[in-house]
Amino acid sequence: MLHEEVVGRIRDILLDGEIPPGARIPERELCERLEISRTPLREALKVLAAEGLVQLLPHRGSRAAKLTDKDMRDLFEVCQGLEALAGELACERITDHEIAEIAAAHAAMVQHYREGDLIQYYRGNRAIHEGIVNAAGNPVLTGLYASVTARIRRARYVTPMTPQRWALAVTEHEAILNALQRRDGVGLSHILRAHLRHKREEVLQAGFAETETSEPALKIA
Amino acid sequence: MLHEEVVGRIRDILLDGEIPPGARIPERELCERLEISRTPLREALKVLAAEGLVQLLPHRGSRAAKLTDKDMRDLFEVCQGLEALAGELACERITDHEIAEIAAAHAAMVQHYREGDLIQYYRGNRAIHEGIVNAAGNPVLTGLYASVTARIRRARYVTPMTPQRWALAVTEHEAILNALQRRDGVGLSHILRAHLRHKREEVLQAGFAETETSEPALKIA
DNA sequence: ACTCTCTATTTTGAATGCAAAAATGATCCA
DNA sequence: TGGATCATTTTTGCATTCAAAATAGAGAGT
Repeated sequence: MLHEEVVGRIRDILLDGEIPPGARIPERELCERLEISRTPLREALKVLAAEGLVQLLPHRGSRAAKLTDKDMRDLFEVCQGLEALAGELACERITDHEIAEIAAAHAAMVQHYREGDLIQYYRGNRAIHEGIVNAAGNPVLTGLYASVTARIRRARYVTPMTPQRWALAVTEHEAILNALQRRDGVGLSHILRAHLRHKREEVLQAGFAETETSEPALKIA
Repeated sequence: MLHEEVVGRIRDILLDGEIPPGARIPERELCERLEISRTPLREALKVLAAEGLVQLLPHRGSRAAKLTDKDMRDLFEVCQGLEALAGELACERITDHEIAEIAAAHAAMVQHYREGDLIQYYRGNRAIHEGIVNAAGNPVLTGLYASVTARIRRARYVTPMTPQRWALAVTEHEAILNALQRRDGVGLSHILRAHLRHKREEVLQAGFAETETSEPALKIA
């Protein structure tokens, strides 16, 4: 089995929330499940630790990284910065074809919004933002963005999507698309920052689904 | 020996240019030198591959990542974005003490500049930028910045530092410090972008020291 | 009954061993 | 002499094994 595959599969397990944040990662169990030995598993865990998804405790095993409110704030801040950068770069380089694709994703997303399909809406939302990042034509940026968004998604926060918020988000997305079509880098950068700031406010206000560690609470004296 | 230590030591070896970009990483040799077995070494290599410093070729070993001009451009773009973000955040959060430290680093750097000490000048330069990033108080940002700058430094480009360029860089640093003291986030962000753009132009114009792979050239048919 | 300590078990971290793939080079043929 | 093919050696990737550390548990002492 390829090393990369193991990393990918464990990453998925973590992103799916199958192992909740803070919970211990059962080495032996995962080995059996993936039908590999501990060597490649441990290699994968080290890589994921470098990515920030796993926390290694010397001689005490590895845990799914636990994200504090501060961590989430930090991640959103960086995400915001990366998207703003991507927006500026994308305006310089994006092709008409790529714009059309993003426009299509936007249209699909609006449709899902009208139908009230939250899951599909999120998917479309993600497609738009990833489209912009890809259009920046900078693989380094793409990689960092993927890493940061993965960690954010990991938190599996539940945003109470009020109609007002949906409407705001859709409006902002329209503005984003508009700026892209006008190739207005600075304008897009500002919109993206505002957009993400709104999203961050939602998230932090709601708090994110603090999935319990699958362990007994600490005995406090 | 701690796993982290191995990663750090190999990273240093790579950053020192001891293994030139594109060159094969001699597994056996490194094992002997670090007095470890292949297991922790390979773990470290996988981590460094995730960081982008090492390139893994299935069944063909690992090589020190080779950076193309495009890679360098991409890295500089992202570095620029991260610094701009850091500057904005730093203006909101930086303490007088931190400003004083950066001011001290700046003063020291100017002194080295006057003395023509390039090495120390670079060191001071780095201290200033790292100071700003740290002042942003965002560990996620700090981590990504460290990773990106490490890869850039890895390239060991040789910039022909003309007096004009030095003067420009020093002037820009003064402006940076000034904006920080005024807590002018937007202004600082712009200065940092311009500053890095200048630096990037130098680098790309000069080309970077394309250290030869320590291998015979490919036999071309 | 509670806690402390000492031992046994489990788990982690690293070394070694083994099979498969690639690189090397030696031989054979045109 | 040049090139191709096959055997040998080396290297890679993973499994297994082993020592050390941590955890859990039993027993003794207060």
